[in-house]
Amino acid sequence: MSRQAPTLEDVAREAGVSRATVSRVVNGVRNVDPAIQELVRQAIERTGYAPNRAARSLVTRRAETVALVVSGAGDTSDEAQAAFAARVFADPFFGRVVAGIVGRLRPRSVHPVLMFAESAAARHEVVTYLRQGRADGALVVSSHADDPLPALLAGARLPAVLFARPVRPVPLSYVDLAHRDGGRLAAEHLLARGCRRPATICGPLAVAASQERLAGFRDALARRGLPYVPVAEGGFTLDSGCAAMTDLLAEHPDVDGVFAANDLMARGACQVLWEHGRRVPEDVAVVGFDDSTAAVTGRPHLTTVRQPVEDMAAEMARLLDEHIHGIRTEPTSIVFDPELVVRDSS
Amino acid sequence: MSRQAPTLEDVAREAGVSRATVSRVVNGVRNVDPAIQELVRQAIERTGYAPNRAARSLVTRRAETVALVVSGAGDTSDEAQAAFAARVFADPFFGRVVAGIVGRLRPRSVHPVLMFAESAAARHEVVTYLRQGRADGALVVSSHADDPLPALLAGARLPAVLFARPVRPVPLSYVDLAHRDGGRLAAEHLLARGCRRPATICGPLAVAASQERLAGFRDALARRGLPYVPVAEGGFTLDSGCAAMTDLLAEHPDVDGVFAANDLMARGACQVLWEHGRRVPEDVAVVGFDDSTAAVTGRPHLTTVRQPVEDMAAEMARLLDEHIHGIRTEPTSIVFDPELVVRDSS
DNA sequence: CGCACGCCGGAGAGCGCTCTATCCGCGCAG
DNA sequence: CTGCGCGGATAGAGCGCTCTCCGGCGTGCG
Repeated sequence: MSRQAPTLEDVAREAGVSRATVSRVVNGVRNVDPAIQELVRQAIERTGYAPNRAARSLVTRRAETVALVVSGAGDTSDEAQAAFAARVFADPFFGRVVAGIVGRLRPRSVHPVLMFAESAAARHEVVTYLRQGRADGALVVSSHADDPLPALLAGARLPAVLFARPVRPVPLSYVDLAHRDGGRLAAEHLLARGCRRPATICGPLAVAASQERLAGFRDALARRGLPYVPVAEGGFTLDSGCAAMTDLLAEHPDVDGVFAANDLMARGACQVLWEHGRRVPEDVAVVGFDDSTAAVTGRPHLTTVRQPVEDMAAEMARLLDEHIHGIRTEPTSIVFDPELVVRDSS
Repeated sequence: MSRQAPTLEDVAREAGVSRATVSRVVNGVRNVDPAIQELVRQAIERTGYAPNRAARSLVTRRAETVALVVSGAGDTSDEAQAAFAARVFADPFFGRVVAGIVGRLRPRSVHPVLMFAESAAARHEVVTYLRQGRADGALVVSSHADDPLPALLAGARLPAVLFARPVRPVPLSYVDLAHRDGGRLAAEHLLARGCRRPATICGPLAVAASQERLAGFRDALARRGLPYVPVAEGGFTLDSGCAAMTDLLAEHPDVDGVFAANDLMARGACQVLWEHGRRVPEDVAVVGFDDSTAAVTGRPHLTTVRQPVEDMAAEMARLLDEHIHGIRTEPTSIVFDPELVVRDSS
């Protein structure tokens, strides 16, 4: 920029008042004579004043920014990190998280700083970033169960909220879904539709959510006299869903219902089923999970167990806000209920 | 946090030197006696010092942060904004942009602030954000041709780099792809494979890139004696690709080659083709565009015109860096060349 | 009529850092 | 022995803002 940006001082001089008064009207604090308010407002307009945030942050000790951290486990190389970023966004799930967070943050004019933490160095950088006061807290979405970041954050007493309960207990708030109930919902729906030989494509068993969904599905089936359920493990991707369905079909050609642990895999299953001449839902009913965009992209539209990701993400933002402002001091957990959405695939 | 964070002063006292000396070793500047350097380093270690960024920014007049802005045109309502965010991330394209940017930014320890700007208010907020010094510049990805943000940014003389050339000239640097060459590549490949009745599913004609790809495709065909090419317009989504292919097939059942303006639509085309009993690539050859994850997710793997999005995004970051630091003052354009990637769909 | 109190604006002290100007001590030339 | 240059550390002046005091004035009540 060519000329210096105008400061409070400049505006004050222009309006013929003191710096403090201008600051007061800018921040809408205390009673300032309406006439003077107007005077100041005009001076701001004329000078084109924009308050310097660094200066404000310095005294308020607040960045008015939060970090949105996508973290993994292990210690990925630098090259693999770009791939990690691409992979994360390939899943429609993450877009919904962002949408939910942004939806809550934007009315407050705060914008998230995007950080990826899948190496020890990157995790350390997240902690440093927060300790430097560049962000007031962190919203953490882990892609792996044994992510070390939450413990790091808690250890440094930095405000943070997690998506999903961490495997080892950490004194941090989190939001989660009653995954087990979701699995149950899918099972009951399949049963109600008359399925007698249901199978399931579960998610990676290293992920707690996958285990829970599977357990809920099995439990409900067992309670209704179906002790054995064919299971194929997928990786939450379309291709893994295809592969799992192919295996399932090879071993159990008479399957008449499939519960996939996410919509992407359900899509894969539909494709494979179709290629093998099975009609969905007439011959085989398919139920997905998440109710992501994948559920209504392509045919048939999927019956699925809805996970209110946007609401959950918004709730994370709300919780973090409370922690940052000291309104809430104790870690809290908020568990959302899944909901069955019936469409064309079952 | 319970106790105050340690400051430079604290470290200086601990090390028995002055504040300035500590600052020098922290910033690795000028000659400091190695013995004292070590002393200071230990003091930093002991106190657990992390420099306050607000204070530093205040004097350096630099945030060491850039804004990553996804902008649209028009004036979307607040509710629609969350949907906008979700939609943006639904396209694998954007994940690659983020990956490319993060890949370049992270080695410098800078992390992007994510902003969406699809309403006048949101656009204004982006400008304010930068004017407040919260970010040093903006990386802008527009989803619409007539996005007003670039002009706003240029008008405020804020450093910014665009993805794709803006329709109306704006004195800002940008990176782009030779879309026309991409269309030509697809045409020549289809011709070389022996296609005699090629058709195309173009992108939204409101987007300059769509027009260019289409023009390149047509030109190449015309030059080889094929003046007429059936065209169906899609919206860069899977479903729109399905619809377009359905139309194309209805009017031109003898089509033997399809060029879709992105991979998602190519996928949709493959699906529809398959459902109509046409084999890909035996009966109909399909060529996509982008070489996104969609190209290798699902069968068949798509032949596609590669757009090096990650490299382009990294280049944006590099250009912005140069503008911010005054190394580069004049707007520059960098145009990348597309590349044909032959896989199974043709 | 005097006093206390409430309301509103101003003065000024920092917030934690960088960076310039300065100072100190030492070695060496005059 | 003095003066000078220079490497190396320090002192201190801000950067632009917030916020606590404080003072002045108007008002209501005793």
